[in-house]
Amino acid sequence: MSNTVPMPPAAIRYADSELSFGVLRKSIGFRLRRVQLAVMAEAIATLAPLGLRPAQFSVLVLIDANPDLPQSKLSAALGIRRPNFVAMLHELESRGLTRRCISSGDRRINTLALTAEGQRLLRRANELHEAYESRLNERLSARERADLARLLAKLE
Amino acid sequence: MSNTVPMPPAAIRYADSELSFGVLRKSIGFRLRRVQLAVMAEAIATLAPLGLRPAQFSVLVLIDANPDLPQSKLSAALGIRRPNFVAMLHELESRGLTRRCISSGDRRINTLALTAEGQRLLRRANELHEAYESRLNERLSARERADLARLLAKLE
DNA sequence: TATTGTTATACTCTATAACTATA
DNA sequence: TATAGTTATAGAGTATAACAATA
Repeated sequence: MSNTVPMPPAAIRYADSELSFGVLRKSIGFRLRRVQLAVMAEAIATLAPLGLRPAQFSVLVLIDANPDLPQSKLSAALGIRRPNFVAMLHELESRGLTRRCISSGDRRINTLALTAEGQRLLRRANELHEAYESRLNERLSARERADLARLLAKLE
Repeated sequence: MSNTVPMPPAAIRYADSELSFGVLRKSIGFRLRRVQLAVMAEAIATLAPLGLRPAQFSVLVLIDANPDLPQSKLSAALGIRRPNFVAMLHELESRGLTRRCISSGDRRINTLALTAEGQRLLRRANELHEAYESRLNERLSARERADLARLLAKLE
């Protein structure tokens, strides 16, 4: 009879390994989120020694790659709302990494640039970021890297 | 001479399309984040008609898939800190979707279950989620879907 | 009238310390 | 003493409305 074989206590039945994720197991959205969180945690740890968060790093990269970039173009490109971007820029500026200049053509526009110190910090951050990407890429072959980039582009 | 060909004003030079993402263009971490945000936005919109956010949906799925699951096992499985999970559960419970029962074996443990109404809502949510996943999968072939799942698993 | 940058503000998510009740 | 659930709280991140300066 079944009552001669008692269920083990819940705490033992549900060791982490034997838990079911149901329909989430095959969900692209769910898997994508889990991977992104794991990868992001590595990015945060990678840049932390420089006192940079990933979002700040991306701002420095885009300022460096696009001379005299208007502030609103940058925030739009990174999907940051204008009001939220003001505080971000203020922090970078107060650390002496970036500069805002009123555009000579249109006095409503702030164009952005890196200071010499901002350029130095970005060089160091680029080295850390390169090593971080290499660590991610080590888990994939060259072919897999290209495949992943292509597949991600199809979903975006 | 170069000064006979003046630069166009910044606002025109930096139309969104011609902006450079520098080293971020090939960054797996950066691309993964962008795609995840886009896909997550669709998930939020998909479940919104039921008043469910993706995180709440995942909680309902795991409670349904794991009978008498202890509360802390569930929060750990989803990467939600125990203190933050309390408020989440409280909201689901106040909406009559979930139930907490003190475990008979260990009175410190809350085991979780769906109410009849929680089961009904989950059925509807599963339909919406299925359609959402189908929309994502439409952008990929069967082969590409399998490849993506495999590549994401390698990065996690 | 429209746009850029800004302020103020609020809501969600996430993180930690410390309490309680049980074991 | 250790663990599960809880409370309180603080910090990011993100969202909108409204204002000043400029076009």
